Amino acid sequence: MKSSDDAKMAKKMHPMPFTRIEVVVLSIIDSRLHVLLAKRAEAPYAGKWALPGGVVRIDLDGSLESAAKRVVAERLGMELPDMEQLCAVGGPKRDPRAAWALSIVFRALVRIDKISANPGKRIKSLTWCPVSEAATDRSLAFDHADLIERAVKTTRAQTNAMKLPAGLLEKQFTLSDLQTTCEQILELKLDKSSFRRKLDSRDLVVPVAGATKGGAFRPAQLYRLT
Amino acid sequence: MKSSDDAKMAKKMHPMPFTRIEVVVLSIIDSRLHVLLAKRAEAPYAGKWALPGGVVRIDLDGSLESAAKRVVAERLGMELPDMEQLCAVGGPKRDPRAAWALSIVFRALVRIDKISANPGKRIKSLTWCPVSEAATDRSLAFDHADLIERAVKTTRAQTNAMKLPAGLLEKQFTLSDLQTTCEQILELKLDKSSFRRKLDSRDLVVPVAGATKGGAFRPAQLYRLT
DNA sequence: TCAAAAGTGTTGCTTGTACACCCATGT
DNA sequence: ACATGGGTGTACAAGCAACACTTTTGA
Repeated sequence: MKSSDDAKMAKKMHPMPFTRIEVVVLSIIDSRLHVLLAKRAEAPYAGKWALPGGVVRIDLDGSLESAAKRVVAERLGMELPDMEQLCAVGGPKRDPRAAWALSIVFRALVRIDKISANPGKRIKSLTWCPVSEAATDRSLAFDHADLIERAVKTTRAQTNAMKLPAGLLEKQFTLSDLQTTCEQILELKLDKSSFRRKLDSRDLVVPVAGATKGGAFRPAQLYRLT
Repeated sequence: MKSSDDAKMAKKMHPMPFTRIEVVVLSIIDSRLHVLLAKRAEAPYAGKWALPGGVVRIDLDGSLESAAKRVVAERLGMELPDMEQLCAVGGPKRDPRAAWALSIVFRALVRIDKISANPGKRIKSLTWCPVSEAATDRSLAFDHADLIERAVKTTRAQTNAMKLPAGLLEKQFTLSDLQTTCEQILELKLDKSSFRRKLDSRDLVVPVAGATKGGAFRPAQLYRLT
């Protein structure tokens, strides 16, 4: 028994955690940050709101990132680019289905007009909920309110550090669009002049040659991410 | 079959990833950042250097953090406080023992004179390796060189952001000690005056009343973390 | 009195904030 | 012309880096 198969034996003898992906999809609706919630079709927490998520499938997934992509496709019937891994949480009490549940949490930022989410497997319906409510809503399934809170906190920190929210922007955008988006994430007003100087001192955006956009006022220069 | 047991069935039918904890223990030796490596006693990679790690045990562990604590105790025969979760990586090719391996990576900072690591289960011997070598050493087992590189990068970013490396400090320390430690993590010289102004503008340390420490020169005020 | 390290001060530059002001456009 | 949002400039404050300087100790 003191063989090089110890590890393999250990693996076979020790049951592994019930391992899932959960996805925090954030978007801006009516000037406020919202999170996408799915109404669960099945127990546990049937009828309750939860983050869209699913089991890691070792027969299908090549990595955690591709597992997240597959889960989004199955649950929401769409693709989400730029998903970012936030953290992993695990413990014996997280999910009544399993003795021990592990979740790898991803976050995506996406424009509401670019998304075409439809309730997929095991999901009765979808809704967008303001993050301020979701993060404190004790009626959410599992520990998902905590996960949402962490995701929002991380997103705000990144925006403060001038990591631009690519998923919330059009391919081309005006600097005012960009600033407004950041302000809505942070829920605070930014100074136009400061914001722009930061942008170009760090070479975060480049003007798109000759392109502008009209209204009932002066047209704005369009930019894209570098 | 369209019952509330679908999820449970899915769980039973889908094998779960081989789920492990890996620990990047960093310390400063001879003024340079080193990482603790363990020589593997068994296949795969028998005789190769790897990060200390172990399987998540759902019968023993109450959380990922306590799993990390247990793994350190088993492999190194000691306790490590302040372990921080860095990331999770997973995929089918990471570990020949399993069809799909998932690792949750933790990092610890520890004073070399406070540590009493002894080779534990499945470990032949331990060594400290300069991080600059370890991060690029293609002979390390699994993808551990990558994990080390990520851990070091994160640690440097945190130090730059003035997150003090608690584990690398005595309970009481001089400001010069603290500065030297940060310099050794970052591998660059810092300005004394700037460093100190940052410390007290952010209230990161407090002087320990009346305590000082002698040498062949002027004694220094002792401080502790807030 | 000298070396060594502690600790403080000065100067100039960079960055951030607040706010004012001009510019281009459609109505 | 004027309202509207785009875009730029200025003035002040805060922060940081480099460097010089003073202080306190044991030898």
